[in-house]
Amino acid sequence: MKPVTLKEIAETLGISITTVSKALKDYPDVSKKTKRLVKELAQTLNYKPNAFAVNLRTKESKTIGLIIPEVVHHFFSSVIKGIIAQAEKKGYLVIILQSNESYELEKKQLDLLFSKRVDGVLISLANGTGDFKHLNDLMAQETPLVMFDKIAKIVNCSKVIINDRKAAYTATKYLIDSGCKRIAHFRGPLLPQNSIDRFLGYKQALVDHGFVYDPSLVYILDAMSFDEGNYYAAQLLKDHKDVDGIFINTDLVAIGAINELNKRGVKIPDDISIIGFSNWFMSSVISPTLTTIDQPGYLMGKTAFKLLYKEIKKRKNNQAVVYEEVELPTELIIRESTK
Amino acid sequence: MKPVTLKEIAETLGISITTVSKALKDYPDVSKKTKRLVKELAQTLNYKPNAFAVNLRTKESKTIGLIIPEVVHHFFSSVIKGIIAQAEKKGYLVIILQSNESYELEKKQLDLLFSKRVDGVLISLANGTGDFKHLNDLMAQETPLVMFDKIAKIVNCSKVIINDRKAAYTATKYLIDSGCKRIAHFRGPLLPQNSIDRFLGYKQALVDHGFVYDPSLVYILDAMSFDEGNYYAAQLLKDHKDVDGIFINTDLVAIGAINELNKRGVKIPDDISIIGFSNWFMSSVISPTLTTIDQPGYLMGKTAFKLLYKEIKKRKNNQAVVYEEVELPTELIIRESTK
DNA sequence: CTGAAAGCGCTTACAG
DNA sequence: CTGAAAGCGCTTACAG
Repeated sequence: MKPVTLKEIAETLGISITTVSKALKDYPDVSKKTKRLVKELAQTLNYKPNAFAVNLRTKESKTIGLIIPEVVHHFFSSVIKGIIAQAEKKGYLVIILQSNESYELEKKQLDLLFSKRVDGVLISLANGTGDFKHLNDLMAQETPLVMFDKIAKIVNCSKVIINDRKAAYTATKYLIDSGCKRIAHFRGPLLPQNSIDRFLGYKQALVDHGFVYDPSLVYILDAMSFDEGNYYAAQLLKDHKDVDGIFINTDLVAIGAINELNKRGVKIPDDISIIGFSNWFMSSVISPTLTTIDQPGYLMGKTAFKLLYKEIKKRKNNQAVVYEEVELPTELIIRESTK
Repeated sequence: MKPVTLKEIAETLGISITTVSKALKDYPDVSKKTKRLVKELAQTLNYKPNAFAVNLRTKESKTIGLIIPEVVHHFFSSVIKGIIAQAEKKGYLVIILQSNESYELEKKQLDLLFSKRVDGVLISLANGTGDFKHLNDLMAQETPLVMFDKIAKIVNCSKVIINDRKAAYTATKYLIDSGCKRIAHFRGPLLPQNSIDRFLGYKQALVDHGFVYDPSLVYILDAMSFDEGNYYAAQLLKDHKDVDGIFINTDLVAIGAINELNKRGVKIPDDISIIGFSNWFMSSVISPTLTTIDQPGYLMGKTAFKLLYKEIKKRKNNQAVVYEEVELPTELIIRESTK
C-alpha cells in the first residue's frame, strides 16, 4: 500500500490538487462542502502530507539536531528529555547525535545536520573542542544554533548555562565552613569552559578564606569516569595524607572516589569530606549519600529548545535576532558526605 | 548566505545542472576534467546537497525513528547509544521520541514518524500499550518496524529480545539454591510481555523446586520507580514477616527496596536476599551491591538497528523480507545482596 | 561526453 | 469559489 497523495484524493473527488491542498489547510476560500468531502476522504484513506515535499516547498523540516557528548549520562539524558518534551509541544522532532567528546566527530555531525537542513541545532560541546569554526560556519549558513551547559564563551549565539564558578565557590566554601583545612579538587579536562569555571570557583573560595592555593592539590582528570574516581582517590591518599576535603567536578567521579575511600577504610566525612557536582540520581542512594550541586538538566533542555524556537520564528519572519544568555539556578544539596 | 545549489554551480561553470549532479556523484559518463572542475567549486562553496530535494526524489530520508518509553533510564540510554552508533555507521540519523509509557502518545508519535516518512522505526512498547493496530498500520504502509525489549509477541515483525523468562528463572533459582525459603516477587504492570515473562520465570522456578506458589507474595508495581521500591519493601515487611528473598523486576526498584530495608535495619542478605534485573550501573556502587541480571543494552540497540537496516535494504531491492527474532544472552551478576 | 526534460508531492500567487 | 501554473532542488532515463 503506497502512501496516499493529494493527487489521488483530487482524482477520486474530481477536483484539482490545489483545492484539495487548500481544503485540508482550511483556507477560507474553499466551500464548506468541498472541505467536508476532502477531509472525509483524507481521513478514510489515512492521508498524511509527504514531509519531503512539504519540506522542499516550505524550506523547513520542523526538525532540529542535537549534539551531545554522551548519551548514557544522568545529566545529559535529563537534558535530552527536556528538549524532546518541549520540541514535541511545538511540533518539532529531534535528531540526536553523540559526539563522544570528540571534536572531529562533532564537526562531522554538524555537517550532517546542515545537509539534512534541520531548522536549528542544539549543542553541548565535546571536551575535545577547542576550535569553533565549525559552529560559526553553521551559523553563517543561516542555521540557528543554541549552546547549553558546555559552551564556548567566544561564540556569539544564544546560550543556556549555570554559573559554574559560583556553584563551585559555594561548594568549596561549604567545605571550608564545615571545618576542612586542606581541600583538594578533581577537575575536568583543560578545554571545557565548565571545568575551567569550576576550578576557578574552587580557587577563589580558597583565596577568599585565607587559604594558600596549592596546585598540587588539583588533579586534572580526563574521562571523568567512575574508574578515574577510584584511581585519583588512591593517588590523593598517597600524595597528601593531610587532605580532609575534596571538591569533585562530577558526581560519577565523586562516587568512584567514595567507593575507593570506603574500600580503604577512610571515614567519610570524618576523615575526608566530599562534594560532587550535578546531583545524579545515584548520589542520593549510595553510602554515604553525596553532597553535591544540583544542576537542573530537564529545565536546561526545555530552556535551550525555547531559545532555539524563538530564533527560528524570528528568522522566519525576518525579524532581528537577539542572542540571549540564560543562567539557570543551581542548589547545594547537603547529604552525608560532608560534615 | 543562502545554501549553495546545483544550479549555482552549473551557472558559474557554464554547464548543465545534470552534468554537475552526475560529476559530484562520480558517474562514469562525465569527463575527468569536468569532474575536477565541479568538485573543486563544490568544495570551495561548501556545497551540500539539499536533503529535502534528495529525499523527495529518492523517496528515502536516511533517517529512522525511535520510540522509547523513557529516556532517563540507564538501560534505555544504553540502547539509544547502540542504535545511534550503528545508525551513524550506515549513514542514518535517528529521531528520538519518548512515549512516557503512554499508549496514546506512542500512537501519535508513530503517526508523526510516518508523516515524516522515516525509512523505518525502532520501538520498545509503552506499558500502556495493549492494542497493536497502530503498529500494524505503520507496517501496512510499507514502513519497516523492529521491536526491541518490550515487544508484542502477536505483532509480526523482527524483534530483538532477551529470554526474560529464563533469566528470571535463573535469578529465582539462585535465591532458592542460596537457601531462601520464602521468596517474594515485585513484578511490573500487567500488559508488558517482559513483566509477564519475568513473573512466569519466577513462578516456574518455585514450582520446579518444590515450592508452593503463593500469589500473595507477588506485588504488582506500576511506575517501577525508586519510590515504589521503598513503598513495597515496607508493605512486604508488614504483610509477610517470614520472607527471606525478593526477586525484583528492575534494578531501580530493587535499589529503592534496599534503601528502605537498610533504613529499617533489615540485614541484606542475612535477613533478606535481593536480586534485581537489568544491571544498572548504580547497582554496582550501592551498599550492599546488588545481585542482578545483566541485560546487554548497547548490543540490543546495535542489533535492533542492524535488523532494521537489513529490512530497509531488502525492500529497496524488492527482495522478500524475512522477519527475524534475535535473542541476546543475559548473565546473572552475583554481588553482595545475596548469600 | 553533455544536457533537455520529466517528475518526486507539495504550496501558493494569480487568473478567472 | 476553483484551478492552472510555477517552482522548491534534486535525480535519472533518454536523446544527441
